[in-house]
Amino acid sequence: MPEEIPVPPWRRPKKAPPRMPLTQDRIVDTALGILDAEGLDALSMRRLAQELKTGHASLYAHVGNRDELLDLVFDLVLTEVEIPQPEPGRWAEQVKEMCRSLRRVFLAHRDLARIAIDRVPLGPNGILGMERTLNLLRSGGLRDELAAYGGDLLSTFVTAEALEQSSRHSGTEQSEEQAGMFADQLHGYLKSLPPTQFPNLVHLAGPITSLDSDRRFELGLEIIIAGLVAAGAGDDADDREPGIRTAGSTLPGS
Amino acid sequence: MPEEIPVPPWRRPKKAPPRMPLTQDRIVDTALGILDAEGLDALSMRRLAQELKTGHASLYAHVGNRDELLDLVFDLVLTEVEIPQPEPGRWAEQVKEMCRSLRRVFLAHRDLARIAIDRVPLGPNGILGMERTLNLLRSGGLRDELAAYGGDLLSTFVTAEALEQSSRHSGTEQSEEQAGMFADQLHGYLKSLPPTQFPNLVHLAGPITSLDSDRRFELGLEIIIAGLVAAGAGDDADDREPGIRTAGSTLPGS
DNA sequence: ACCTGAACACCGTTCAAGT
DNA sequence: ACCTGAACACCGTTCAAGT
Repeated sequence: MPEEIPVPPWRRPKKAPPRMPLTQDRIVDTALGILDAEGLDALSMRRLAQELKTGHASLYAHVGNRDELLDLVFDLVLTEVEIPQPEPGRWAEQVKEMCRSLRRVFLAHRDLARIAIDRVPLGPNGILGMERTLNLLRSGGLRDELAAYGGDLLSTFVTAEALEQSSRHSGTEQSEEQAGMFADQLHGYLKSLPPTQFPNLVHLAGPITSLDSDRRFELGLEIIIAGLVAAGAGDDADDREPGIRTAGSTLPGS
Repeated sequence: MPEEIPVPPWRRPKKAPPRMPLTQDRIVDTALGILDAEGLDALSMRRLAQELKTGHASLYAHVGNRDELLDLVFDLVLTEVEIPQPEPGRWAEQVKEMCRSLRRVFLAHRDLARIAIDRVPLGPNGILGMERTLNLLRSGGLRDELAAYGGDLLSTFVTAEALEQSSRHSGTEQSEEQAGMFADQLHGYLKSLPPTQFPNLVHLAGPITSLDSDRRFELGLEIIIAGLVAAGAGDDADDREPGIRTAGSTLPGS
């Protein structure tokens, strides 16, 4: 090998240059990839750096720390949530659609619920999601306090339900089968309890163990929405502050 | 020091013998102590062993692994939850009392909500709590499926709310002050958003940030209980299956 | 039977030094 | 300015060896 011969321009690689520069976007994208494929525990700074073919210390030039990285991953994934524009007469159904969309996103990304559960979504996409959620909730006539809290309550519910569902088939693969086996075992255990000491558990062994994730989710959604309506539609109905529901209308000041 | 002189019997320490034998109870008690004083992140097997003046490998003779230890700590603390015996005509109030008691337990033990959030309480005290919860819920006339799921929904709600409250003043001390400062900052931020793009966030900046933890909790409780009543008291009222609500009564078979 | 020391295979974060 | 290697101060779990 006598000398370095320069590579002619048409041979230079267009995509995948020798080393793509490290950016925050590239880090966050790769982190999400590891999360989906291997879960939260596998998403270490070192593993991530290895995937990016760099040293693990280099990451700290772009992300602060691991917790901040998870903030960014969470906010990125929030782009996938669909929040409907309010349509008259479909309030309850649209709230459900929104929650189902959020749930689908959780189930599509392994361990995302674990990331979301103790995080307030204050990134750009989180804020946008909050705005749209409030818009939808208020279109049903919820008074201010209930609209403000209702969004929190609903997203907490969806997150917790997704967390519980994904933690049932923890670690290993085989989602449905494992959940079923666990339910069967639990059913047998509850039925075997002394009925004088645990009459309710013995009696309800069936209902307790037969509720699958979808049914639990829809039931909880029904309950919370009914509760919101019962608590919030009573004292003011539809037309207390006309014209503040859609973007661009005039607002009363602070 | 020429020779070992034996200690006379009346001088031998009655309590705190040279080395109390390592037992599961002692391990779990000590773990709870570390949790309360220093939080979940400080509760490592090594730190725990140090507190017990033993090698960290010794713990594995009594607890399996760290996750199982946390199961045991969680179940231990569940003894502190008070679940009322049903009294006629006080159903909704008693459900609230139960949830408030659970909340107090979470707030009394640092990071307990983080332990509880992804755990099903299947230890002895967890099972007992489930039985009593179902007994109370059914006394209000909830149909089987709703009683079975209602307990889950309520405890998930209490846990998630406690988690959010404790994560607001994360790490460092100063609970109330930090929460207030954070709320003020958030209020300013929301107010500063472009009102044409974020009309609802700007309008609701007040309600969103002024809800303190107690108010949030009571509001959520109200909503869920109202939802349970709306969804479950409709199709069967008080007397469908007489006498199965209290321990000892006859039960229909499986 | 119970406990121990040592080892294995990891972590997140910092920082002086290089290019 | 950006990246790196090396170091610091930790982890949970296993296991052969001791008493």
